[in-house]
This record gives sequence, structure tokens and C-alpha cells, in this order.
Amino acid sequence: MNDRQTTIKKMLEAAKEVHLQQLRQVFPQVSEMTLRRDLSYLENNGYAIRTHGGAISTNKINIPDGEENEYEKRANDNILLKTAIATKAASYIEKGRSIYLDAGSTVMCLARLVEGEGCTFITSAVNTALKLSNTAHSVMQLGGQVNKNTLSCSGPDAMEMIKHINIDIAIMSASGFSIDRGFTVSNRYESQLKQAIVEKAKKVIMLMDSSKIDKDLTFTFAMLDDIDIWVTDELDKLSPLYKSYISKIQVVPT
Amino acid sequence: MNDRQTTIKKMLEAAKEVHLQQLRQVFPQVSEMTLRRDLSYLENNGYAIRTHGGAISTNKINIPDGEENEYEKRANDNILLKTAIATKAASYIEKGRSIYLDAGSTVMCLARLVEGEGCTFITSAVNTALKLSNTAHSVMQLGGQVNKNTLSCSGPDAMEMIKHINIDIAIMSASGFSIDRGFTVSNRYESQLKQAIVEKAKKVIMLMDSSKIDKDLTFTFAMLDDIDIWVTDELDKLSPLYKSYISKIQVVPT
DNA sequence: ATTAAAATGATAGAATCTAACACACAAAGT
DNA sequence: ACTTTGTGTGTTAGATTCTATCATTTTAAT
Repeated sequence: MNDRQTTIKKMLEAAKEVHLQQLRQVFPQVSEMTLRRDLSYLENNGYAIRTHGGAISTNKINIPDGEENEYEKRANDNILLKTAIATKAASYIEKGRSIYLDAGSTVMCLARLVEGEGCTFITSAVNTALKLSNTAHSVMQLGGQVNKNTLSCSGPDAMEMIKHINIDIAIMSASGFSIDRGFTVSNRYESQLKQAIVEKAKKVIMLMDSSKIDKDLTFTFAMLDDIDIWVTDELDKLSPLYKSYISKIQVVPT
Repeated sequence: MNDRQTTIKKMLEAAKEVHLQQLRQVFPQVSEMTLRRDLSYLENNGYAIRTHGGAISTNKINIPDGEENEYEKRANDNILLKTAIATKAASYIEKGRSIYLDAGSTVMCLARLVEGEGCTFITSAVNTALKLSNTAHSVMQLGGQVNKNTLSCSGPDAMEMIKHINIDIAIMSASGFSIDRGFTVSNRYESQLKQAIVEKAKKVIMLMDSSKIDKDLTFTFAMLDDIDIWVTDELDKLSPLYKSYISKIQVVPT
């Protein structure tokens, strides 16, 4: 994408809508045909939808319920990899169980593809709850302060709620992992909640791609011993120390 | 909306996209101009976006997987009217206050357009919380069982949470109203929660269009005396009895 | 029955879109 | 150095679509 196309994309994001006549004034040095081609390019790449006389931003349409924030930008990175990991994890979900789904874009991928017949889903993430409400039999939303980066609810209210909830399987995510510090995140309250979930759940499945290995964040909520299964995409980064845990680490083909 | 327009709307929902030439084949008895007008109508009501040569469904983009749920079908009805009501209600929101936003599509319209500088928003609806998390300074999500029709959380967990929350202004919705039964909804837990909210809030603003007047549902959560302002679109349906309440009823132009 | 309002049809002209070809320029290969 | 290839761009002509307007029909209300 060249500078002109990037500018048009930004105009679209800001204004939600742009007319060819406006573009002609902004870019008088290029021909109308070129601007048309730019709009076609943006349409083919999913940034815009061409209308008669211009184009609108795809973000404009997303407003009804969609996610369109910092979170969403990260969520679309490596979406194929995340889907592969989520698909593997979905195979561990059994009918009629109580399933906790953590906040995080990989877990959100899983929420999109689970059927979970008769399952009760519990989640702290508002986007996950919204998605699950379409298909799932029963959905519990943990309450609390919403973190706009993770879309997760945490804090004393969430802690209080989980006291009364039994969890068969917890599908968790983390922002970093190292053998010394374990699984880490950057938010104190979310760390506290995750720690409590890991303790309560009968079975803990971690979804985390290899890019987060050997990165430590501020708060540790679990060590490798605390989880039962870890679904990831690559083992190459792992030091030989991990080899003893190989049986709990599931590697998905990429 | 007439039969033909309804059919086109369904075609759009199914196919995500429709060309005028296709419509001409489906409706050979009417002129092309009429079909163009139908598409314009659907566009003005938020169901479609016209393109060169046809139109696309607004659902096409925002729900990459899965079709629209029951909630969204209702949410798109009368969206202009709901926006008008929501805009009026937004003018009552003051900086830095604690604002409760109820579940409901009209209130969701308000969530889309509030700035609410420095406000803390509390809501039971997961879609509203998700939307607010983009823009608002602070968002609290009430926890509990998610109702897939209203996308609202309610139950003992939500009741427990609001005990510790102070509310300056509560923006409420209801499914029905009559002078005898007051404001009503069909779900026991949601009624219980709404009732508690109305009691706690210093100021209660009701958003409800006139189509719900003189319809009673199972559970009453407030009477006309309990609310401070009611924003609606029409007074014609009201019996003369209501006239004494005229000062608290705000009518928006349609 | 009369009137008003809404929906529809027909037409012309304006605006937009597409396709096709030509040109300029840079990168890569011979 | 020369050619080749590909990409980006400009120009034009013609096809398609859109809008505005007014005439006509249908529907609803009094």
C-alpha cells in the first residue's frame, strides 16, 4: 500500500465515508482513475466498501455490536494461527460441562467455533459472552470493571462471583511465559482472577502461541505445573528443560 | 415496510448482497425505479448500504461468522426513531457522573453516541459494555446469567454487585407500559434488577417509544411516579389521564 | 364521492463506472 | 548496455447506473 492509499484509508477510518469528488480535491495531482483504483484496492483488502460515488469504511458497519478498538487490531493478527490453536483446544470440550473461557483473542477464536452442546460457559470477557450468547445454551458473565485493552471484567466483584461457580474445564490465555516466572499478564486484577480460576478448575487448558515464550510480564498467575494441557504452535523456542513436560504440550500444525 | 421490501430485506440477509438486475428478475412486475426506491428505503432504515448497481446487507461485515440473532433483528427496527429518542436522552448526561445504562436496543443507540467525559458507566448488557469500552473512561459490567434475547446479565450476582454502586442517572428501557401496570418486562430476574436500579438511582430516565404503550408484560418494575423523565416519540396514544405527567414526558420530533 | 396522500411509472440527462490501450519508469535478467 | 517484465498511471470511449422531475395510479381518509 502506497502513501496515497494509506492516507485514503485513514480518511476513511476518520470520516467513515469518502466521496470521489473529495478525493479529487485532496489529490489533484493524480487522475480520477487512479483514485478509483485505490478504492478498489482498499475494497479488495477489506478496508472499504465501494459505493456509488465513493466508498465507506468497513469499520462503519461494525458499529452495531462489533469490536473495533485496540483489541480488535491485535485480534486480527495471526488469525489463522490462533484458529488452529483454538480448533485443537475445542476438541477437549465435552458435552454438558461447565467451561470457563478466559479473555484473549485466541480464546475468542475458540468461542466462535464451539458448539458446546449443553455446556454452561462462564467468561470474564464481554466480547466472548456476546458471541457465545448466539449459540450457547447457557452463558455466565463475570462482572466488574471492564479493561478496554483485554475486554475483560475483573476485580472484587468477579472474585466474589466465582466463589459460587464450579468449573470443569478452564480455557486460559496469557501474555507471556518463561520457565522461571510461569504464565504472566500485565494487570493485577486480571492476574488475581486468573489465579483463582486456575485453582478452581478441575482441568486447565492453556492457549498460547510461541511468540509469547520467554517474555515476562508483571504478574504471574500460574506455573507450568499448574496447568494440564498447553496448546501452542511451535516448540523450537523451548529450552531442553521443557522436554519433561512434553506430554502436556500439544503442538498444532501451522 | 411492504411485502416487496420485506422480501428484498430477507434476500439481503440471506445473500449479504443483491444486484438491481437480480431484483428486476425477481420482481418483473414493478419498475426499476421502484426497486431503487426500495433499496433507498432499506438504506435509510439501516438495513442496507447501496452500492453501485445494488446494495449489501449491513450484516455482511459485522458478523463474520453466524447469522444475526434475535436481538439484532429487533435492534434494527425503527433505528432512526430509536436514535432520535437516544439523542434527546443523551442531553441529560452530565460530566463525571455515574450513569447506569439498561439493556435494550434504544439504550444501545445511546451508548453509540455518548461521549460522557469522565463518566463511569455501569451496565448489565454485554453489547453495551463492549461498545462503551471503546470510548468511555470507565465501564462496569454487572455479572450474571446472560439472556440471549436481551443480552442482559441479571440474577443474584448482579443484585449483589449493585449494592456497592452509586448511580446518579439511570437510563432505563421497558418492554411495555400501561397506566395500571406501569413499566413491565417478561423476565423475572431482569425485572428484579431494574426495580433495584430504579430505587437506587437519584434520577431515572426512561426511553420507550410509543409502540409499547398499552402493552403489559408479566413483571412490573416501576410505575410512572418512580421515574423522573420519559423520552418518547408520540403522545397521541396516551389517555387524558397522563396529562398530569406531561412535564416529565419529553417528546422528540420524528 | 371527493380529496388527500402515498406509491409507482416513465423519461431525460447527469454522474459514475468499466474496459481497453498507451505510456513512463524501475527492477531484474541477459 | 539492452531487453524484459511488471507496476503504476493517464486517457478515452462507451456502457451502466443514478437522480430529478413530472405524470399516473393506487390507497386511504373524510
